[in-house]
Amino acid sequence: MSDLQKYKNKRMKKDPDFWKGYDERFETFKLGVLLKQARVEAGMTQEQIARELKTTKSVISRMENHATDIRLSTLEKFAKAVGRHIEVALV
Amino acid sequence: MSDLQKYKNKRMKKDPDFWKGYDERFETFKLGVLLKQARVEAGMTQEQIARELKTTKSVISRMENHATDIRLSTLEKFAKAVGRHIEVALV
DNA sequence: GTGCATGTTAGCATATATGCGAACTAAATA
DNA sequence: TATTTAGTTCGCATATATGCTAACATGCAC
Repeated sequence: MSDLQKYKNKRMKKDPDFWKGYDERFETFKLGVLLKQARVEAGMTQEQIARELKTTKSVISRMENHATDIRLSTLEKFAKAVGRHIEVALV
Repeated sequence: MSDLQKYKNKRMKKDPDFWKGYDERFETFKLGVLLKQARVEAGMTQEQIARELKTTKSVISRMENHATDIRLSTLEKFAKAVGRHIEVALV
């Protein structure tokens, strides 16, 4: 089962109405899942990431869960913290 | 000569000190050039893009030139206006 | 049971992208 | 010359991401 599927199952359980507007919000949540996945693969906690970004763990949690939008600079900082970098393409 | 090189030459002429902090800002300017390139390739003016994004041409100009940062949602809207979509990857 | 680590969420403050109008270049055109 | 079109730049207003603290949840160890 994919990480995204796992996330959906968990979220569905906690908040059954959550996926009503699924399609519109899919992309942003997909990004949050991507971030979490990258962090876990790097073997880091939210607090460790937060330290790198000079912020707090609550901010990281929000990025991975609630965030509806995000700046490129923030994304890039996060990527650096997990030892990666972002690539943006207009396809 | 690449579009980025053309941009550098033009900018250098107008504002010789501009490239002092080149390295730090390179990525953002590269994005601006990318946006302009996508727009021109779509055969659209800044004003046409602006109409699609429900904003004004000055905003588009700033995105292509001055913008130091940008939101993913804004980037996505721009991409849609030129008939494309964005792809973000953590590499 | 009691801590301890990790993660989530809410409320509010702050920083900054975005929205907008107006004045300005520069080039093309008649 | 004057006009038009595309683009730039400037303040300033507004919207929203981000920063931060505190409280709560959860699992895991002891």
